[in-house]
Amino acid sequence: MHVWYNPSAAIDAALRTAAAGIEGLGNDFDPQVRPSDPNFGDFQANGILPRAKSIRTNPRALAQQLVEALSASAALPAAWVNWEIAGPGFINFRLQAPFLSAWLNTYDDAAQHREGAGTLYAGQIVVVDFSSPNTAKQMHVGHIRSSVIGESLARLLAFCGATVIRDNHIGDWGTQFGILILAIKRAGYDPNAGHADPLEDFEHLYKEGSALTKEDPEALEEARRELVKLQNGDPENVALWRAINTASQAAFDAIYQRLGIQFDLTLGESFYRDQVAPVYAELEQTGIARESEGALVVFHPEHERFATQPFIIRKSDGASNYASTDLATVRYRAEELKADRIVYVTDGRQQDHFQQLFLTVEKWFAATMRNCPKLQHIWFGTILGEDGKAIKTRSGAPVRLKVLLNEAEERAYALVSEKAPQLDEAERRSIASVAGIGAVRYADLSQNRTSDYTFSWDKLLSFDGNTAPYLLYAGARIHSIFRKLELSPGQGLEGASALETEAELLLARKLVGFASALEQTLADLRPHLLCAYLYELASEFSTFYNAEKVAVEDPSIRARRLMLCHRTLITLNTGLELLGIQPLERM
RNA sequence: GGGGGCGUAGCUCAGAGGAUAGAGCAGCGGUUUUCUAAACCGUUGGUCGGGGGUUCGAGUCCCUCCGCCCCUGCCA
Repeated sequence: MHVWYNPSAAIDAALRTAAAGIEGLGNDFDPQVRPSDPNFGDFQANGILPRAKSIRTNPRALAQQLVEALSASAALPAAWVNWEIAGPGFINFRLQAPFLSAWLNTYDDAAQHREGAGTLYAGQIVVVDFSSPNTAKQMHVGHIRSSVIGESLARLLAFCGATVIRDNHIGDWGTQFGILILAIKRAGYDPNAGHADPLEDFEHLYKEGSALTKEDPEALEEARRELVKLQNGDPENVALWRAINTASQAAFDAIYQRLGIQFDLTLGESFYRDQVAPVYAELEQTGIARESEGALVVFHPEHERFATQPFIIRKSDGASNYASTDLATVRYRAEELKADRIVYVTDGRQQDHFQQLFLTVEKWFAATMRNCPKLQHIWFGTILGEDGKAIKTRSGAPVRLKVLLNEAEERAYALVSEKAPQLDEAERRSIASVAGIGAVRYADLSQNRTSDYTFSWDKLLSFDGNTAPYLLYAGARIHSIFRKLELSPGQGLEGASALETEAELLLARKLVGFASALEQTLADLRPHLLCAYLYELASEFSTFYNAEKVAVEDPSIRARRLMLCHRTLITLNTGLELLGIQPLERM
C-alpha cells in the first residue's frame, strides 16, 4: 500500500468517503482534521461537533456512525493508524509505529520529499514578484523582508510542484532620474569611469540635485527637461540612465549572491513604459476607467471604500504611475508568461493599492474575455527602528543591507572563533557567513509576516533559542556522529530494529509531521510555520541526542538510531533549503 | 471621518472556533570519564487591553470602548 506523504490528507479523504453514505453527513461534510496535542494523538477530527449541532443530533452517536463506516471502509489500515471517539465528539487518530517506520523508509532522501510534496501545485505557473528595489539607490534594511520572504515562498511553491517564475520588478523609471541626470551633468560625473562605489556617488549626487531644485526654480525646470529628454529617447540621457541601472544591478546582484537569491526575470517598470497606452484605451473603452480632476481613474461603485477612493491609473499631467505599470504587468504575466497565479510580496502599506489593482484587473479581464490569474498580495509588517517608529527610506539614516550583512558575519565570526577555535580560519569564515546571514534571514522568517518587525542588532544576531544557528547546530551534530563512525550520512542503516524508546518514537512522529507543517505553511504562505516546525524538530532531536547514545555496540540499535539521525538531517536540510538557508556540516 | 494592523508571562513572540493558552530569552535549581554544553532536564511566572454578545465550546467570531502603528487623488 502507498505510504501517504501527508497522513492528515489521507485521514481527511478517508473520513469524507466514509461520511458520504451517512445520513446527516453526506458529501459536503468537512471533518476538520488538525494536528493535535500529543496527549490525545497525532491528529484530531473536529467536524462532527458543529454538524451534530446543526442537525440536532447527539455528537457522540454521530461520531460512532462515522467511525464504524471508517472501519468498514478499510481505507485506514489498523496497523498504521488507530482512532477513538473522545470528549464531546472529537475523533482522535494516532499513527502506529509500523506506519512511522514505513514513512521513514519511504521518504528517505530529499528527492522523495520533493516527490511527496510535488503534487500540490503540479502544472501551475506561479509568478512571484518580490524584492523590487529602486535603481540609483542602495538596498537597505527595508528591502530585506520582501527579498527573504519572497525567495522562501518561491522555493516553497516550486517544492510543491509549481513552475515558479521569479520576477524582480525593479523601480527603474521613476521621476528621480530628472534630478539625478541634472546633478550628474553639473558635476561632470562619468558613471562609466569605474568608480569604487557608484551607488554611493549617485546617492550623493541625488541629494545635491534635490537640494538644488528645492532652492532654485530654474534648476527644477531643468531637471524636468532632463526627464522629458530621457522619456523621449535622447541618446545622452538614455546612455546615462543605462549606466545608472547597470551599476545598480551590479550592486543588487552582489547582495542577492550573498543571500542566495535568484531571479528568472528582471522586468522593471521601464519594460512596461510602452505597454501602458493600450491599457488606458481598453479601460476607457470598457467604461471601467474615467476622467476625474484631469486624471484617469477607476472607481468601484459596489465597494464601500473604493466607490469614492480612486485608483489613479494616469496622472493629470499625462504621466504614468505605478498603477499604470502594475496593470500592464498583470497583462504581460497573464498573456506572455501564462501565469495561473501571481504572488506580490510587498509591505502592508500597499494593501489598498493591491485591492484596487485586483478589483480593476478582474473587471478588465472579464470585459475583454481574458482568463484572470489568481492574484495574491502577500504583505508583511513595517520595519521599525529601536524607537518604535518606521525606518524611512528618504529621511533619517537607513541601514544599508550590505553593512547589515557584514556586521552579521563579523559577529558570527567572533562567536565561531570562540566556540570552535580548533577550526582553521577559512572554515570559521565560511561558517560565520552561513550562520550570520542565516541568522538575519531566520529572524525575519520565523516571525509571522503580518507583524511589525523591530529591527535590533541584538535580536537579529542573537544565537539563542529559535534561531538559525540552533537548527544548523543540530545538523552539525548529526554530521559529527557519522564522521565519528567513519560513515557518510545515510550509511550504516542496514539491519535496523524497530523503533522502541520514547525519544525515538517522539522524534519519528515529529519527522512524519513535516508534511503537515508544509501544508500549513503553504495555505497562507507563512514561512514562520515552517520555522516553528523545524525548531521543534531540532529540539526533539536534541532531546533524543541527549537521551539515547547513537554509536552503541548493538548493531541493530545503532542502525535504527543512525536512520533517525539521517532522516532528521534530510528533513532539516530540506526545510532550511526552503527558507533559503544553507546547511552546515560543522560548526 | 473611513479602512487595515496590532495589544497574550518581566522581555521577544507562537497559537487552524475545540480539550489543561504554549515556546524562547531573562530568573531559579540541576546535568559533561560519554556521538559537538552554540546542548539537555526540572522549575517560577497569565484578569489573553477593558466591557458586552454569539456558541455545546471564544485568545480566536460580532459589537463597543481604550492605546499604539499604517493607509486614505496624482511617491512606490
